Amino acid sequence: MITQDVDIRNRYIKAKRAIFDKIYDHLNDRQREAVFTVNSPLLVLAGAGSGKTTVLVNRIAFIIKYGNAYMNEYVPEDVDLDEVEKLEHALILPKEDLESIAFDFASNPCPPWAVLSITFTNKAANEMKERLSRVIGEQASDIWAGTFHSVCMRLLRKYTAEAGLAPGFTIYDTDDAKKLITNCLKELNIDEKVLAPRAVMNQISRAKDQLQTPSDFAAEASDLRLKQIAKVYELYQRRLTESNAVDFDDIIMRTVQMLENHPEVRDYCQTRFRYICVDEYQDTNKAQFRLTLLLSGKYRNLMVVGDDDQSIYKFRGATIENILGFDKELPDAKVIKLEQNYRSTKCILGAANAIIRNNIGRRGKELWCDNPDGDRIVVKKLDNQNEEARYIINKIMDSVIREKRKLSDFAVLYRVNAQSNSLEQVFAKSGVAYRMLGGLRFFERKEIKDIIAYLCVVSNTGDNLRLRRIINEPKRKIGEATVNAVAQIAEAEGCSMFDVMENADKYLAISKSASKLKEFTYLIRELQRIAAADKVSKLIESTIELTGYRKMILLMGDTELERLENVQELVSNAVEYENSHEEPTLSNFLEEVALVNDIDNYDENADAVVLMTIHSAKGLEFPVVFLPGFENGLFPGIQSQMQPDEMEEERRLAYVAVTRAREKLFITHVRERLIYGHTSYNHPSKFLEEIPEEHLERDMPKKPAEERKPGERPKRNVISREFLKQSDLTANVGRTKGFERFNAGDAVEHMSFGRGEILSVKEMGADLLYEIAFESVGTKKLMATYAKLKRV
DNA sequence: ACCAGGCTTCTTTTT
DNA sequence: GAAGCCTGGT
Repeated sequence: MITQDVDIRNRYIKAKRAIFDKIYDHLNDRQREAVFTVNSPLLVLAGAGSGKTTVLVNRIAFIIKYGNAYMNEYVPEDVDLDEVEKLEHALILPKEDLESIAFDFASNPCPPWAVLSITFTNKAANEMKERLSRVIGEQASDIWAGTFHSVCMRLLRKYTAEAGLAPGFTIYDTDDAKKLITNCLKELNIDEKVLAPRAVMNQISRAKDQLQTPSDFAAEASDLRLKQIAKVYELYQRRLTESNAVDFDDIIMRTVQMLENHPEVRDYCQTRFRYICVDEYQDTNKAQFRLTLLLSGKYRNLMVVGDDDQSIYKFRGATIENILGFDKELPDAKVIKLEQNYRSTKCILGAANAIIRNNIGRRGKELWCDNPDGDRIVVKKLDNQNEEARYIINKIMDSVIREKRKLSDFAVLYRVNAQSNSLEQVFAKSGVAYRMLGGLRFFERKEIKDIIAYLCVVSNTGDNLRLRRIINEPKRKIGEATVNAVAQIAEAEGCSMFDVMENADKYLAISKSASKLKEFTYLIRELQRIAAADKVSKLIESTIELTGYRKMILLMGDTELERLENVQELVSNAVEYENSHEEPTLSNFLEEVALVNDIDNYDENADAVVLMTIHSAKGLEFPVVFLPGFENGLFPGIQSQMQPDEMEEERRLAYVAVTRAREKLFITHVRERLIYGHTSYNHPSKFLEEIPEEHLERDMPKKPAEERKPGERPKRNVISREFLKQSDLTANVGRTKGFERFNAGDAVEHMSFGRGEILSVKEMGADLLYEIAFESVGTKKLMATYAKLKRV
């Protein structure tokens, strides 16, 4: 049988596809097309809120279940009219039945371990795994899902020698890297005022993003400044290697180099990964693009998802070229645009579109939606940042009471962390439960970094930088001069500083401090014995004790006790790590510490308003969003105003900010703002002018005439008056119903802080300020209007 | 070697 | 405004 009836063939294929279309009818046409396109490079341009994670999850599940079942035109030879008609009639069956029929179409389905899914945060990776396991069950755990860095670390740990590293190598974070660069500058006798360490670090980091080695960089260095940076880069890289350490950029760059230089490793990886998906593609850099090309080199099943309009990490080396030029590099790539937004109201989307339209360097995309028009965006001008914060809290409480919203429905997104201070203070006073992300991060606290540094030296005595950090912390009377002498000897002998210290009495230059230096090495050796015999958590406790760190903190006085708590928290972290990992080792723990950050494990379920920068809000959504500080000079920032491409990045950031909101958006700006120690008088953001007036509602104070006599100054306590006036609050907590007045000594209960005792009461305008000692959270000052206290 | 007080510096920062 | 870094004195 050579010629099958063409009609039957076509009907068979059509029926098959109709069945898949129905199974995936919860997706729109474009989304479905992306799910079914599995055998070629694929670029998905996914606008904000267009369901890109849904597409990623469904596509991976589809690949594992059905392989290339949709696109292929295979028709079994024995198909006859009867069978085709059966398929055509099957369409009326429920989805579950269709799915079992669909398994017969499966064509070369992919085992889960051959799928690699790369995201930008650990949080996104976990979310991805969770959603996948809901669709395909426990198979999901075999999928490689992680960040660029975690995936590369897995490869580097496996092919350590090929990557030119020694086992147990450590990761330097940005802070470590900056310190090392400072050391290098000193060593090269370059004045820090001429070349700022920070700038050098950025430049080196950008070079690594572009896969430039120190010699590449030197070859291209045209002026004196670049030539000097090239020298620093070279020395910096040498120091890293000597310490058997990598920085964040090295993790990617070294993986790329390893894959390029070792065909056998490359072949293994290329054969292993049949399907590769990359999320947030607009924020990848050249090295990462190169990496994905290398890994997908054999099957070329590379799918990238991104939105050029949401690229906001250019300053970190992300290049929009990756997304703009993807189909140039891979000419057979299919490009699919997802332009239907499922997240926001028409009004919010209209504003977002209006803003982003002003950018020139875009791929061109216009989001639309079927959602309701929604409320207009509320724009409010306040007098200063404290009033701005109070206004936000008022609006939140108002909405909680009137619309029965949860506190976790609200997000306050700001441009710079410096704005967070005043916001936090007002929130803390108000008693409204809030959570702030991205302030001082746990692993960036000094005491935590110190203990980690001890662990790093225990794990890798070659780690000179960490050794320098802790050699005299707590004080051991080992001064800078001695440390530098040790470093010089180590350099001359070609060994580590630790090695020199162990044989300190052999070197004349440091003989005076020999006993102190050796004592330190005994301490590390002792900790190594503990590390070999016991769990990580036990090692940390021993470290705190034996190094004298605990004693040191206790001697610093009561104000520093928090440090001890933090250090204890690190022990808890380690216990948690031991419980959740099958093979808990010290070096794996250290890797996790270096690669995981606070935002990854913040508790989403807590009912609290969330405060964070717009950058960290990327990928998140909230029913109600507040955008304080929409002012020229702050957003867009003062330094972007002159440079068009910086301005475009700011505009993309504004676009990201606006599109985080599902239902309601509040934009505020103030007359005078105290920031960085200076008061500035900013005009409303130019981005605000770009939003058509039809989408906006100016929130003007509606003042009945009798409220304020001419010439009378407005009362200081603007919040509670405005608050009481504009909301139905009076019925709930307002004075008319006489919310109970408490006195010092009363025992009370607060909705989020629990039980406490009133310490003092102070009149504040129309309101009362209570100072309350809570049993669990300590003493706080709360305004009576917000505190919602109950007598107990 | 250590400490205290004065100086600068300050975008954003998934890793 | 606050943190971190350098400098100079002990």
